[in-house]
Amino acid sequence: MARDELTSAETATLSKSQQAYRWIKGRIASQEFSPGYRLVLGSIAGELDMSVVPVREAIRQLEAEGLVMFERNVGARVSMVDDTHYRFSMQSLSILEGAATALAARRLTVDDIQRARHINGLMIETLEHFDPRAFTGLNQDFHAALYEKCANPRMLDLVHGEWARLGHLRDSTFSFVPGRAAESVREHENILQLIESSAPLGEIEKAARRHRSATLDAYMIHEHPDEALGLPAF
Amino acid sequence: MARDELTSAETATLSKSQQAYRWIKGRIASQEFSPGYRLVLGSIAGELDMSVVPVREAIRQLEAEGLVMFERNVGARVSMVDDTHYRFSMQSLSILEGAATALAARRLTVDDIQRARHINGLMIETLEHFDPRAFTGLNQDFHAALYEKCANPRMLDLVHGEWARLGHLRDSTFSFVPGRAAESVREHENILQLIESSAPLGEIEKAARRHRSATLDAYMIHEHPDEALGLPAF
DNA sequence: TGTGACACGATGATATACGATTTCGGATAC
DNA sequence: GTATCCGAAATCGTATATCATCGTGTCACA
Repeated sequence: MARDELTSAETATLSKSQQAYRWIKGRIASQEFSPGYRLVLGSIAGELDMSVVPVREAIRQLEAEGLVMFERNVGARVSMVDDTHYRFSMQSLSILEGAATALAARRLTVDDIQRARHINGLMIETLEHFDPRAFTGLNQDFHAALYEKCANPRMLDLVHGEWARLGHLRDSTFSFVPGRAAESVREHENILQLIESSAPLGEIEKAARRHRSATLDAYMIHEHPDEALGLPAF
Repeated sequence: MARDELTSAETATLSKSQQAYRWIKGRIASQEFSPGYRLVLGSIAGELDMSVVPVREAIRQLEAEGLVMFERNVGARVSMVDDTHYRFSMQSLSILEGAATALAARRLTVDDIQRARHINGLMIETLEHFDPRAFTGLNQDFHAALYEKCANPRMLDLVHGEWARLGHLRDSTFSFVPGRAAESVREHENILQLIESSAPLGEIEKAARRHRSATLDAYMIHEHPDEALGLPAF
């Protein structure tokens, strides 16, 4: 999907700010810069062989996305993405994605449905020799296929933003709760059938939302059984 | 709510980037910088008596919020906020705010409800000598009172962000469709009663969402009767 | 021995300067 | 008369330098 590596060809056309942006983002994604890590302008600038100015700008961009926290006259550090943030983002995503899916439902062609079902088929196959990372990737593809035609581009932006927010953490969702995967693909098929049968948009939205919050619930029960009911359900 | 003016006292403690940020934002809000306006770094820097660097940073911040568009080696211009954007943002807000209100409902105290009802009372009073601007301000206060205790801070951020996005345009909503105001305050009371009676969260969410999308619908019918059904309802 | 203040080092914030890119206008050729 | 090409001006992108601020260690004093 997202290429975080730089080829020399791209380097020529990309502004240094963006080079720095991708470089830092890559480091964060690969856990090289773990949460709480202190991002020092000078060091990064030296590492990338550029001035501090582009680095600074890159960091402010990352700040806007919520990946790093910034404190005046102190500097930036990688955001603490503790479970709390993960939960809140997942719940937000359930709401956004549910709505986006409903807003896209009536615009999906039979081809779109078929493609989504194909992806879900791939997911079922991987259930044998389970690879959490690949499964999560396919999962995203599946849902993207459903909401990408959302009639409201702003909603789409919000969904994408929330996915990006979860980016450096989402790889692991299904590795925590392997049992959830099988249930997940069944719910996918259910959502597809709702869309095909032109079910009320409210139903589609509810199904899509519950599908994601069920993943969150499974995660919570698995990881934090004592506070699994911290977030109200709908 | 949001103070866009700078007092000299604040000027001392605010970083220049943030001064520039507020200044530009204020100009955009007050329509002094109308959509399409070319934001020239040097000119703004000269105007504010600072270097271009803080101005640049401010503009990038505004870009992240979607208020300005940026093109490499060309510069920034104020985003075109045509009706389309307004509609999409309003619909997104209806979804976000509806969910946030539901997520806050169980946490509201009787005091909170009373305060909200008080605000709604003020709105009813202003119906006599109708002032669209004041009414819209109270409207925001009312809803903020309901969703501000949202259990999910991320949702709150998203709601605030969407409000900000509508900022420079929202003043006019109710001036377009004065008739909508009376209906609006009735719906407010309805929402309050749902919360008081501990209605199912789904009901509360639906009511809050429909309340806002009804405002959007009224606006659409009034302004663009020919394409009023462009956005699917829920 | 503990606590406070002061000073020094590290880092971010801003200013100035220069180089790169784009845009726009005019001149020339067809 | 129109299209194209070239050049100058404007503006952005980046580097270097200086100033302001914060964190921390140390020293003096209670």
